[in-house]
This record gives sequence, C-alpha cells and structure tokens, in this order.
Amino acid sequence: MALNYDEIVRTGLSRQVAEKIRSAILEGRLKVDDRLPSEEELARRFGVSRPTVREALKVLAAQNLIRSRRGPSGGNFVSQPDPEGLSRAITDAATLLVAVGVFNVDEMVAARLETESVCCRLAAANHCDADIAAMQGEITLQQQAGLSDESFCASDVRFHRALVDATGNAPLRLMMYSVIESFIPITNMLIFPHSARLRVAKSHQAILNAIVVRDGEAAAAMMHNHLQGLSVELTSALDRRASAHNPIKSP
Amino acid sequence: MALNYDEIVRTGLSRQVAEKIRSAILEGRLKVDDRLPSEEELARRFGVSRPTVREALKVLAAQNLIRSRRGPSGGNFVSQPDPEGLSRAITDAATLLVAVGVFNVDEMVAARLETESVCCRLAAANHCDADIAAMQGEITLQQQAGLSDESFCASDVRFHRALVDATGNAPLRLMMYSVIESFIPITNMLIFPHSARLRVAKSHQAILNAIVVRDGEAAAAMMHNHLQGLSVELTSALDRRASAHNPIKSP
DNA sequence: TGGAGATAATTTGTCAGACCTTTTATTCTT
DNA sequence: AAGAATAAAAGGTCTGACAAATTATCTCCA
Repeated sequence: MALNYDEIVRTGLSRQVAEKIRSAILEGRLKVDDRLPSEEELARRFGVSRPTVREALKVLAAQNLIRSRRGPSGGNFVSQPDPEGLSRAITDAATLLVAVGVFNVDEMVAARLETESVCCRLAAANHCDADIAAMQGEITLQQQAGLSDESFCASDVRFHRALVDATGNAPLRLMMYSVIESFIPITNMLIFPHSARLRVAKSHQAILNAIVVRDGEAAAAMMHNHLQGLSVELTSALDRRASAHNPIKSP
Repeated sequence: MALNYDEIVRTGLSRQVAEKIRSAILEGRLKVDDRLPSEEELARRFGVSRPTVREALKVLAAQNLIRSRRGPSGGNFVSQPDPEGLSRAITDAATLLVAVGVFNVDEMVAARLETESVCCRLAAANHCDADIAAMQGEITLQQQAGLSDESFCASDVRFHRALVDATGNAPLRLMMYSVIESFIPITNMLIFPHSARLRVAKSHQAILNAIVVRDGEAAAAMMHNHLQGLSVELTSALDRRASAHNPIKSP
C-alpha cells in the first residue's frame, strides 16, 4: 500500500484549534455575535482537553476576534471587528518598534510629514464644525502658561488626532493613529524642553486657519514647515544628547 | 480604622499576569532575547497556577512579544519586535474589517489614492535600481496573455508593494502594507473580470516611467488617474452587482 | 584523546478532574 | 405581581501528573 506521508502535524494542538476557529470566523461560518460551543464541548469535539481549548481561545481573544462572558447564556462569542481596538493594538506594537529603535528619526519625520500633509488636504475639503472646534480647543490649551510637559504633549497628540478625524476617512484614520500616537511622543519628549511651545501653537493655529477656509494646499505647506522645523530641532537635540551623555541609558 | 477601599481587583488573574509581564517588557526591565523564568517559577512567584501563567504567556505570544522553545536552555523569551510580523497582523485584521464592511468603498479609494500618491513622490526621490526592476517585472508579467485572475491580482499587489518599498521608508511601509493587502483585493476582484487588464498595466508603466526619471509629481498625478479610473469602474460594478443579485451573499 | 551514541535532566505541551465565581433563569414567598 | 432566595450553566482557576522535545552530560569504543 501507498503510505500517506503528509498530514504529520508539527504545530501544537492549541495552535491548531485556534487556527480552526479563526478560519471559521474569517470564512464567515461563524458570524458576528455567534456563540461558540462551550469550552467543554469544544474540547470534546476537537478531542483535546479543556486547558488546551482555553489557550486557543485566549489567543483569539487577544486578537479581538472573540470575547467571553460567564454564566448561563454566557460563553465565547464572535466579536464585531472594530477599528478602535485594532488601532490600539497597532499603536502599542508600533510604540514598541519605535522604542526599540528599528525606525530612524529621519524616516519617521518624513512619514509624518507626508501623511499629515495628505490629512491637511482632506481635512480642508471634508471638515465639519465639530472638528474645527476640537482642534481650536487644543490650540488654546497649548497656549496656557502653567501646562506640564506631559499635558502639552498629550494635547499635541490630540490636535493631530483631531486633524485626522477631520478628514472624515475611517481607513485613513486607522492608518494614521498608529503614526501619531507612537511617533509623536518620542519626538516631542526631546524637543519641548528646549524650544518654545508658543511656536508650536502658532503653527497649529496657522494650519487650522488654512483648513477652516478650505485651503488644503496652504495647510499642507504649513504642516510641512511645522514638521520640518521640528525635525531640525529634534536632530540637534539628539546630537547634543548623544555627545553629552553616555550612549547607554542612565538609571 | 480607615478601610482600604481600593485594591479590589476585578480583572482575571491570567490577564493581570500578562499585563505584568507585558509592562516589564515595555519598560525595558526585560530586554530582547531575555529568558523569562520557567512557567513553574512564574506560577510560584505570582502565586497562581501554571495553567493561568500559560494562558497569560499565550496572549503575549499571540502579540509577538514572546516566543517559546522546549527543552533545557528552552523557555519563554522576549522576542525582537519586527515590522514584518506587525504588518502581517495588521493586514489580517484590516482584511477582516474590510470584509465585514465597516469601511465604505469611497473612503477606501480616497485613502489609497492619497497615500499612494505620497509614495509616488517619495519613490521618485529615493528609489534604487532594484526597486525599478521589481516594478518593471510585475508590469511585464501583467501584460502576459494567459494569466489567471488570481495571478494578475497578486501581481498587482506586488507592484504596489514594490512602489512602497521604493520609498525606502520603513514606517511608511508599515502603514501602507495594510492598506495595500487588505484594500486592493476587494477592489480588484470585482473589477478585473469587467475591464481590460492592459489598461492597468499601461497605467502602471506610466507611473513607473515617471518615477524612473524622478518626476514625483507626474507619477502622483498618474496614480491619481489610475485609481480614479478604477474607482469609477468599481462603483458601477458594485451597482450592477447590487441590482442584479440579492443583497445576501449566495452560497 | 576524541568522537559518536546513549542517557538523564529540564522545560514546554497536554491531560484529567475537581472546585470556585459569576451570571442568569427559575421558583418560591409575601 | 413584585421581590427575594435558589439552582444551574458557563467561564475561571487549581492540583498533580504525564508526554514530548531538546539539550547537556556521560559513557564507551576507537
């Protein structure tokens, strides 16, 4: 007889179980808010133990594909894919990438510069009143005197997020949030102790004004200036830091 | 005596354990390729059982924060954050979002249009010979006669990926891959049965030619035309489909 | 002395069954 | 009929054990 040489499975059981459930969800055999069988029954059907099933379910839960509730009428449910959750996950991962230094500063500045210019153009075309109000609110906050470094930086992030929101484009928002939340902090933390915040607020105001009158090109150009100016200060600050301190982070 | 009202913890044990380890990694107390204590020891130190620890570790492994190996000198190790892995994860999640319809077509086209125009400009400025060769190779492939729909679509994806690669910007690449891989298929699958592929290949060639001579604006303009043309065909194809078939997907 | 193979030890992977906690449905009481 | 007690269902956790993989070590022979 001919032997069956394939089918030897090297991946772990919990991985296989997770993959089976995952593909059932992705292929639509399990729809949103469907309830999967109870863990005990899954264990029986797959022929594995309940801890193994649970490890698989935990993986899927970590990827926001399912959620679980206790009690009768509880169980594991296919959860609605939501951009917010994905956005958070991307931000966390991207922040780690930035922190570990896989991206260099020039790249990051260039990416921000180009993509945010795009946002300026779209925001000029599509913004509504609430978007403008949100951005203006952040600018006035940034002009206040006794603001802590953290608060200022947070407000800066919110301004740029509001700008992205003003584009009214959900996919673009998904793409941008990761950049904004993970790239901005590392640039700002270095810069703001060394430079006047008012200049930043002024740039923001200029950008906003251009958006209000729906002049996308002008807004993009000012965003260009804004970020390029930051870039210069950033690199000089990094140079100072590199030459003054030892390269290894001090406690 | 004053009661201590806080400190009642509502989140599950495995979640807490995962969070503790996670933050240890994020804050640098555990560095890349460090080995965590064995599961048994983690269980002892955290005062929980080993299955609980394992569920926590599985979650972290699902997020590519750790990897595990068996045997002595095995264990759970902090893994190097890599853009590729994150890119894959984003693509998977974004594909699901698109499939479930949380983004509408106009948004997706607009996002692609704007961001890929940016890529055109940067690619024109920064490309190297290998990038050009990769793109040219895909175009010649797309001009071949007996290409299956799947192969053509895959080549289209590769062309746009090569375009992003040509920007030489890693963070931008991270952002774009998700758009390209998750947004392109849904548009192409509908369109290419209905329109000539040669026109697509021609557009690609025009874009490439502009990039080769480092004319970023021209390349961006042609990308604009290319995608806008696709958009028109796409909406009409979707309209036909919506009116002809029943709205619910057929088996 | 050196190399190849057997062996032991270590660590993750899996299992079985039990008990705890939360949540809901039901039933009982007033 | 309203509200409180109760039972049941499901996820969450624990214990202890064994299986499988992988490496370090030891042994034996050349």
